[in-house]
Amino acid sequence: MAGQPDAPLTVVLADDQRIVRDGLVTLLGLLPGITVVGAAADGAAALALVAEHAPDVLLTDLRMPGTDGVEATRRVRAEHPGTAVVVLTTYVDDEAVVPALRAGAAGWLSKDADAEAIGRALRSAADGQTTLDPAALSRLMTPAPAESAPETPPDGLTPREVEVLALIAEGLSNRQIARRLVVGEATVKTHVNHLFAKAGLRDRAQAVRYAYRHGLA
Amino acid sequence: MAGQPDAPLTVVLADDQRIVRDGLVTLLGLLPGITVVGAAADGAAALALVAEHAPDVLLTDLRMPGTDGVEATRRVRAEHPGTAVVVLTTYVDDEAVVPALRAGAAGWLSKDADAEAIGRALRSAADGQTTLDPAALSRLMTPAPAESAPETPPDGLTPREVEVLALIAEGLSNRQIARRLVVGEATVKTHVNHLFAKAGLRDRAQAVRYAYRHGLA
DNA sequence: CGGGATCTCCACCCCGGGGTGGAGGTGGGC
DNA sequence: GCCCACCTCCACCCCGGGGTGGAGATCCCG
Repeated sequence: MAGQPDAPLTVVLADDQRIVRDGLVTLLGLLPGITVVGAAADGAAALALVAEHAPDVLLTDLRMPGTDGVEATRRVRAEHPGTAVVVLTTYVDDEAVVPALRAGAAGWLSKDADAEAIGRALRSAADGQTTLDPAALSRLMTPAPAESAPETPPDGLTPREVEVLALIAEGLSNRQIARRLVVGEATVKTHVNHLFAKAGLRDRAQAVRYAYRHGLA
Repeated sequence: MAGQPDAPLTVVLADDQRIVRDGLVTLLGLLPGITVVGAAADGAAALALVAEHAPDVLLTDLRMPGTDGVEATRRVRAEHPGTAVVVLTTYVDDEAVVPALRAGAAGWLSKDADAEAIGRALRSAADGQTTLDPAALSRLMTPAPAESAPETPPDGLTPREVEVLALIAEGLSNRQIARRLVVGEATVKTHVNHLFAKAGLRDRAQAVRYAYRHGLA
């Protein structure tokens, strides 16, 4: 099962930056058992090279002109299941981590990584395992707090208004909220109107959305 | 930066099964640049060995008598930050994936993996990167559906109804949805009524809640 | 071919939600 | 003591949302 440490691993590169491309060709070529069989400057060219050489692994950047890295990953995995994909990116803590992995990437590394580490990731990817940069891993484990979730509503909502908002998010009507809080329905309507004005909401549907996005539900 | 391919990597093992332990000692010992400096049969013994040898990596099983793998991982990472932890388990698709990684594990591999793959994971872990078995990765990407979230709405919603529901969850009015979908407002109302009936919803607020809880927003 | 599911649209009714402009009571801070 | 923030409640208006009961057009499947 590919046990020989010198089993030649074929690799295609994709990166729109010339220096990165050339650097990788040189550095990876120095590693024993790794052969760079092609280098492309955009996603489309990478796909062509993969189709031509059927490499073990495609090592690709994310940001590229035309077909981007995620799309390229998806297509490679769909059309050439024998080729694994490893993403090498400048921005390690990118929101594209999850999409890329869903698209079938078997690795996410920083351009800060040394050639050895990249080589290991390539071998692991060809072997089925996935290698992740720590920042990418933490992205995976904290499923993206959307844009902001300071855990307290940013607008100047009073405690009572937050309480009412949470009940709205549970799908309760004004009457139900009134009973729950043991106040009059008119009072609830007042709170509702106030919090709508403060948070810039038009109706309860938007309020529920707002509550979920701010972690109040 | 640890560039020499033969930099000796010190490893402590922990596994309660004698054969696995002995097998690993032998197989890993054969790999160039890896030195097994100790092997323990339970978590407590592993901790003692880590304290004694300060190895680069602890390779541990999860199910062990006494201190289990997750707890051992947590304590190693807390008390010996210089020692990385890689989990090697029989049950790849285990619910402990997330806890283990949260506890600081830098790898999750199957006992089916070959020695080479394990060696690579050990090196990657010492280097800061995380190596995951595909099954473990998929665990990470589907963040435990809590109680239920089969990713497609369980009720018999038609594609169009799901679409409308998603737009409701964005806080749009019927009129806005109509324009967005390029249909009449009456049509939207029909879809809304149908999906409310199917999903057991009373109003849009509950619909937004429903959408969020089923991952449609 | 006939039937069922889906998408499209209409008219009509009703009520709850949202907006406005009040008012009284409490408490804390200046 | 005064003011302000907050919570409480009221009356009134209006509209959009939700419910009912249709109907025609496709499309696919048996």
